Amino acid sequence: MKFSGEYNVSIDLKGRVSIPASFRDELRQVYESEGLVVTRHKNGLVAYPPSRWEEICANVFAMSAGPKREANLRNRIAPAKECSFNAQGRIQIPQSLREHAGLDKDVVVIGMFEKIEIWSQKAHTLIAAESESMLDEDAQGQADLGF
Amino acid sequence: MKFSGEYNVSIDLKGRVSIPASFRDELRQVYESEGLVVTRHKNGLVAYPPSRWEEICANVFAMSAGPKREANLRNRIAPAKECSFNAQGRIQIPQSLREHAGLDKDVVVIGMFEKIEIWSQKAHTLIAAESESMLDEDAQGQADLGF
DNA sequence: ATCTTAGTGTCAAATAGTGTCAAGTGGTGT
DNA sequence: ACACCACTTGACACTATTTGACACTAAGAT
Repeated sequence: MKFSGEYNVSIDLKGRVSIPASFRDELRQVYESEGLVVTRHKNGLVAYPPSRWEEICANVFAMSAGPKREANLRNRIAPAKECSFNAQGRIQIPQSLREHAGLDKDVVVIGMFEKIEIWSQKAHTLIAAESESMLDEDAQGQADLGF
Repeated sequence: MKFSGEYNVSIDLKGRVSIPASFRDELRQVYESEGLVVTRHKNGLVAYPPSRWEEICANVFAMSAGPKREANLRNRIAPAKECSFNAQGRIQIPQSLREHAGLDKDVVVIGMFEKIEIWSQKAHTLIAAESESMLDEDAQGQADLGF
């Protein structure tokens, strides 16, 4: 089934984000996990099932030394935090990640197949509008894809 | 036969939209499906028979990595949700999609051959007026088409 | 040592979604 | 024009999910 769908959720006064029940079900059934690894991604956050995260880490570790490897370690691997669900299906997101993504009250959680994106509503509205105008400008391309 | 016709339908207090019986018949007979995949499309929504949706997804996945592929994933594929009919022929549309399309009470459902468009009445009135003036300005083109 | 701040666990209220019934509506054929 | 039928709509009860709140713990600051 994979993660999919877009959800508007809210963050509680201590910085916990509700993860939609459908994602939690998927995670439990397919990935046998009760948590997510959250890290930085553009102006927002991504969350991976722990088993997927292990693979990603392994790939990065296997890179040959150099600035690209450094950058991945610094900006993706290092800030990552494994967060587990509480009884209400919320995960506590570390302060530094919340700040990075500008999360305050309204948050958008998006299923992207093997990963889950987490944006502040503001940032998401922006990026979605950008994407939308890109698609609008290419009516032919969209038609070719079958849309 | 393909989907065709324009219908004014209403949305119930829990966000369910009635899909006209003729569309459901077509769907059952031609596509052997009891549901639709609904996603964002301009200021409204589109719905595809699941088998068509699979093809579209495959096309998008096959694109080479880049902003256009990203945009399609983010704005079309990720927010999509498969919705199945209840006993009254209604589909439950997820909140985020309802908000995107501004669906509240009065909704317009339009058969577009291989897909079905879903608009708020307000948005539909607007886009229809725009389209109309575009056609008006091109009397020759219309005549050439045989209209 | 005490105060403040961040994080945790949990409860209960609020909200959203599902299934189903029955009344309304509109179209069809006679 | 009427009766009939199929379809659409509004309503309600029920369940699941999400949210806000509060008390409590741990850690760091004064």
